[in-house]
Amino acid sequence: MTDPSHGSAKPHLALEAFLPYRMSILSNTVSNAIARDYQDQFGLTVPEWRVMAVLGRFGPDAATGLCTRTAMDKVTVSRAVNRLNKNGLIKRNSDSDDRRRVIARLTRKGQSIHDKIVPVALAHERNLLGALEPGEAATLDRLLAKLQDRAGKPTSA
Amino acid sequence: MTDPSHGSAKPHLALEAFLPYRMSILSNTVSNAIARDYQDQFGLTVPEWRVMAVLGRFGPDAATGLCTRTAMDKVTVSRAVNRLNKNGLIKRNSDSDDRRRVIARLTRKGQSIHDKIVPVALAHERNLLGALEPGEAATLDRLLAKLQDRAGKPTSA
DNA sequence: CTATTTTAGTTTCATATGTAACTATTTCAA
DNA sequence: TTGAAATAGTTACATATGAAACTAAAATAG
Repeated sequence: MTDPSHGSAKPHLALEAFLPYRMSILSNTVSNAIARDYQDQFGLTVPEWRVMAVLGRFGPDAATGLCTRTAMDKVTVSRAVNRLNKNGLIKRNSDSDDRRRVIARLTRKGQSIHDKIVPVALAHERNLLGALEPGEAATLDRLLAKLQDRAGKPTSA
Repeated sequence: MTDPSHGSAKPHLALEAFLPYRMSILSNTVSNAIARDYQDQFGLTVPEWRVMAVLGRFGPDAATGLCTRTAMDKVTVSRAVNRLNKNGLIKRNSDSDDRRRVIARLTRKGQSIHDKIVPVALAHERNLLGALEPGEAATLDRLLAKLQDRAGKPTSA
């Protein structure tokens, strides 16, 4: 009984057991570990890498699509795209059907870097999932999906 | 089979299924929802609230302890502590045993705000866990612990 | 058609963040 | 002792971030 709150004298929050906090720590630990790899080697930021991953997976796309698929702010995407372009990892073409749109696609150089990072990222994921028993990964998958679904909605409660 | 990578032609990463990415999205969604509450009402940043939560749970503490318990950078903690102090939510006393140390403690005002935020934070957590079946929360707990344990260690693999 | 509204993307601004350098104090070894 | 090394915390700098304002183009109402 290290928890001084029983009896409800003063309410407090056991940060170390608080789910949102634990998810935040875990997520940051993992993300930083992966990010270090591609930052050190290729000078990419997290948003830049995410944009590249989406382009590598779904092919050329406009900023709006990149926003949706990366779940990042449009300002963040805009800057990532600009910097990738400046560094020659992507090429930008304005869409002839809608000249507001700017379609980004990986250049050969960008694709090559992408192809080097993907296995490293997947190795990180595999390493992480290696901590779980065979069935647990699927369970985690299901739980995360449920939580994400709930988290999207207003707190109602 | 929407995954074009089979046959291992071009490697790619299904961002939407990539564990580190999903954890990041989920964590941010949840954190932002909670943060909005105490930012709007009390003008607190995330680091500030974390410091307050630790002080509320464990009592007065020096910056080093706050770093450990919040898992935040010492610069981040230093700034949070300074701003909380300036706004009268905590008081700082230098430790007479070790004059490098600065012990922070909640003021009455700080404690009062803390006590208002805790129930809101816990309600968020309850709402989130409400998405899971009875036993699943415990499972999640266990899986997160395993993952965090693994994530702490170098990628080895 | 023309005027209004909407949408795509960029720029501005104010704030947040981490690394590295720094100050002050304490610890430890010789 | 006392001088080197370690530790607590702050400051400086460079970069990152998002909200809001903005520009340009397309969609839509009248």
